[in-house]
Amino acid sequence: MEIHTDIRLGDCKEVLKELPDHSVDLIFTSPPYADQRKKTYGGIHPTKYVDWFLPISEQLLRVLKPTGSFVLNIKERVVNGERSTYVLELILEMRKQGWLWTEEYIWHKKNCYPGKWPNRFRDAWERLLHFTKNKKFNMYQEEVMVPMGDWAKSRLKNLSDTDKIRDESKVGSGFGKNISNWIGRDKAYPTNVLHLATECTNKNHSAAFPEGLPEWFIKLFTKPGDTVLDPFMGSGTTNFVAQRLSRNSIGIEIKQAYYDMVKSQIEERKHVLFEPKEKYEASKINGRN
Amino acid sequence: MEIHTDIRLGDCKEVLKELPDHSVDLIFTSPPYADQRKKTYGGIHPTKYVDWFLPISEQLLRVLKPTGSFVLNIKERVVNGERSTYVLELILEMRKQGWLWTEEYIWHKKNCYPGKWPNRFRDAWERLLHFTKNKKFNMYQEEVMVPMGDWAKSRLKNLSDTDKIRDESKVGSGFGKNISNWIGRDKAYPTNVLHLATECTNKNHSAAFPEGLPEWFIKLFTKPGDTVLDPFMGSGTTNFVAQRLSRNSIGIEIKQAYYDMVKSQIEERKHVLFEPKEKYEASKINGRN
DNA sequence: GTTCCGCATGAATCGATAG
DNA sequence: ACTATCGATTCATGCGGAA
Repeated sequence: MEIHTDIRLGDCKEVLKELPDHSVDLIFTSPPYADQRKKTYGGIHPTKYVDWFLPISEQLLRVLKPTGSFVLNIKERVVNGERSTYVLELILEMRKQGWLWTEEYIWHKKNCYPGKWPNRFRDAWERLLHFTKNKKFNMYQEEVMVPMGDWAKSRLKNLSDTDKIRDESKVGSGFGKNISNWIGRDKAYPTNVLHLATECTNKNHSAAFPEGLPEWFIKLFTKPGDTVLDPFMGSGTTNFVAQRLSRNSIGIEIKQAYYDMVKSQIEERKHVLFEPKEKYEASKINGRN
Repeated sequence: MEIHTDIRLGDCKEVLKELPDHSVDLIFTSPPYADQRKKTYGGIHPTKYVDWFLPISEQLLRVLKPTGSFVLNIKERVVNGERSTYVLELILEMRKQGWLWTEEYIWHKKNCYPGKWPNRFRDAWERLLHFTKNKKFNMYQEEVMVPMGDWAKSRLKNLSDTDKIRDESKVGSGFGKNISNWIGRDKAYPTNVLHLATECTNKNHSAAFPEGLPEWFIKLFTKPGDTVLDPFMGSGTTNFVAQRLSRNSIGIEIKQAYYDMVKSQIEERKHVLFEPKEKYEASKINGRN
């Protein structure tokens, strides 16, 4: 399968207009968070955040396929000792735009930033807002199943005892649990709480998320050959993972330096992918409990 | 120290008016979720939820001390395949009322409800919204530091390879990769993600949260002799924990049956508290990663 | 006295059927 | 068309009883 990784330079609000309607299966991105200090990367003032984002989400709504998903990694900052409300307002406004707020996944960061404050603890979680265009959309749940808990393991071990008998008796009565569904199963479906560590290796980008994060959603909402879009590419994590998982991808980045860096690395990896793939084994992610 | 547990029967919207201004140090409650428990409370329609709650939160704002905290356990439910937005709207409206949305803690439920659906996974988390009246408020962080129990100490003594490698295989173990960080430390500050199981033992109340939940916040935001309020008492978990931790408490309940049940049990426990307290050792809560 | 195993059940959600 | 009810699905936990 020929996989295309399309990296573009520019403001996504404008670059997105180049993309055709209904051409993307998954949008996974972590936009610049709101910040009072404008020095940092892409800092947008909290009070302007919603107005800044809505024209972009409007384009995203256009390019996404009807069966596609938009996963937005975001967390509101603390301003004057209080959580900002721009994320809440953004959800409400995006619904008016036509988005469905289908679910909110939680990324529980195992190793969050250290620090101590008198009025709060360390922030160990971020939101992964799942928006769709329709109530029905593509979701490949089996791709992200996780090992089952101890209870089921021990139960499956002794499946030959009472469960077997009950299975037979079930034929006539129609009562009892459908044990046959469990036979041979050692995996369970995850929950909407993801549990993985932040990336220690800084990729010269202030907001790099671990590869496990886009990997989980790419597996869940796309199949090989589909197209993934990250309008705030940054260090290109989403695109690298998409490439590794044989998904086409588009990355848009406004900073020349990041654009150049990702552009060159994408070319490198394209060659490596013709070699044995063992080294690219998926990083572990624990999406359960 | 003489501790009073004041259980009142009635609609909290009205009963709260009997309480004096600035008389409560912590409000911890879990109101009926929208349209969730018709049989028990009559159920509030999602579209009416904010209007129903605001008169109550206005009273809560009045009775809370300037240094106090209000912790609201809530989670929006799915309606027509989409998450309801009433919690978001409630936060925005409560801020207009004068509340500060200081923080949002996450309760990560270890054992969430089972089930399988084509468009979502099991919901394994709930919100614990932390509101205050001022930027400065009472917070006793040391009281909820995660201690190194004997179990953990013995475990650290012989760090096996599996412990060093262990990352996510064991559910809720509380020990991740960085187990070496624990060596030489007695305690660690938790994060804003709480990690405990729902109570399986039926307390004749359909929405009982585990004791560890109010316990954590009572320890964090009050000291012995302070006053805790639960305007939606239900089975009285908040009040029982407050009593056990030597905090005064007020519980308001609209249903006669729950009121009677809690009333009698509070009396029973009052006597028992004069006996040795070993049996009341705090249930464990894992507030760190 | 431990450990192990069986069992009920929980702030759920979807889709089909019925009124 | 819109609401109400019901069956099917699914798994971690804690208890009690057994080994």
